[in-house]
Amino acid sequence: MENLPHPDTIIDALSIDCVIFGFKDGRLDILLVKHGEGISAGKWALPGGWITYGESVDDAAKRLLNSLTGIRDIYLEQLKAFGDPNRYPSRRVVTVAYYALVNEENYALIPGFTASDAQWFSIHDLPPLIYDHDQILDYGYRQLKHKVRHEPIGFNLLPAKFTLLQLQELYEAILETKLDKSNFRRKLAKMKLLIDCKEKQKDVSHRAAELYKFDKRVYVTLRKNGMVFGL
Amino acid sequence: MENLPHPDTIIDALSIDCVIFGFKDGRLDILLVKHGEGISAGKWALPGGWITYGESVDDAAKRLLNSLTGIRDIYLEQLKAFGDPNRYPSRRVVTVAYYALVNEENYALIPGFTASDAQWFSIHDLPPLIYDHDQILDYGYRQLKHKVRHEPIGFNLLPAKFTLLQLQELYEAILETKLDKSNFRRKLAKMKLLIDCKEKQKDVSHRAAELYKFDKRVYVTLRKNGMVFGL
DNA sequence: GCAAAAGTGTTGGTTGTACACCCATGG
DNA sequence: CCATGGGTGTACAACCAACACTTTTGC
Repeated sequence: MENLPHPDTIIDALSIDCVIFGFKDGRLDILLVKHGEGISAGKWALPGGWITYGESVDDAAKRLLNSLTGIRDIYLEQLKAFGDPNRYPSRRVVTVAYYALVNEENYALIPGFTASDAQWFSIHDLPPLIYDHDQILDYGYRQLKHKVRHEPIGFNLLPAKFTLLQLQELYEAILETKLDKSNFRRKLAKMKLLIDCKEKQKDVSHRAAELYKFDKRVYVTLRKNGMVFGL
Repeated sequence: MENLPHPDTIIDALSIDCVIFGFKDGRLDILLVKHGEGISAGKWALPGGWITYGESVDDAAKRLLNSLTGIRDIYLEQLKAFGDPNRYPSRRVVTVAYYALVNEENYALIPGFTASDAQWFSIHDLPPLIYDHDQILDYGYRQLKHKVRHEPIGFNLLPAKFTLLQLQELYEAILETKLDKSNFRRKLAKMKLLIDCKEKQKDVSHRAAELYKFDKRVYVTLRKNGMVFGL
């Protein structure tokens, strides 16, 4: 047997970066952290960091996101590895990017570990980012737009009970387009993805909308088998 | 400036593996190499190897595929990074997997570098593979099935001029299903992807079929914007 | 003429799209 | 009574799946 590195030691050529999308008040947001130390102290970046020898890459992504921002127990999906030899300034580092969708209201942001701050930013109004993080973010956003048309989303972005307009606004925010109300509803009705809660909105200054929730079984099936959400 | 590793030195925690799909006589194949040295000598594996400090991960994939099998100048797409801490036996190695589709007839396989052999295998009749290569291959095959329904394929898998039946058989081989001839043709006609070569098949013991080629512009557009190929 | 593949049509049901319309509620 | 969003209906075009049919060629 070789002399293995200690499980807590980091792999120096590999890192993680997370593109976390949030949704609130019809706006699509991105979660960024401000580096509190290291070569990028004071600058905004995607939450990320180093992988240790003892953990899987997927686990490292969850650990880092949690320790930097407080967000936990979410479904992180791998995006892509970015492997340009000059992407990191001082040495060779390949980064594995992840992405996820979360409902901002479900998490209090708690900056920690090497992050001095953690904030949501509108995707249309971002500060300058370190290294190639703008490219990673861009790639993630394109991926999200694509994903939205082939898999159901919203489970993690919306409150447990939501109105059809909220769901429509989510799609409109992601796809940067307007959708037809009636056709949007028909499409959803057809895939039987939603369950009517038999409960209405409260405290709104217009007719109260019916509340819906996702049918978890249908959701999982559609996610696995794929679907087509025309425009 | 730090003391950087020599550009030709390998990154020891990172590797590449390639899932190369080939098509011939209506059969979907996978390209494998037999390791000629190292801890897996004599065993079959996906073509892959180590990344150096001086090259991008994408470039490493191309270089390794070429030096192991002779295949060059193909479009390799990143599949995913596999990062389980125990996937590699003797130490911690994360691998970045790539995949590509090629026409077997366009390449003579030339085993080289650390490979003592390189062969096409039917995807339904594979030898045992090292490490987690069967999982990587599986993931790649699922990805291919998905891709086929949302992007045009065939450019690299078929001869420059081909018949509609050949194209249909390619789809049938990948999707493991039978398709309706007339409906298949109508679908293709609608997307204006094919150009009629005004030229017929020769030396066949049945009515000669018209030959077609891809319209490169439409092909690229469809690949970029996506499409839907219903069943 | 038969086998094998090429290639064309037909038909009915399903979707998608655009748009118009009525309903409920708070201010 | 009107602004705001909730919610429904219709009508035309496009599309899809299944299946039957005709054509061409070599043996």
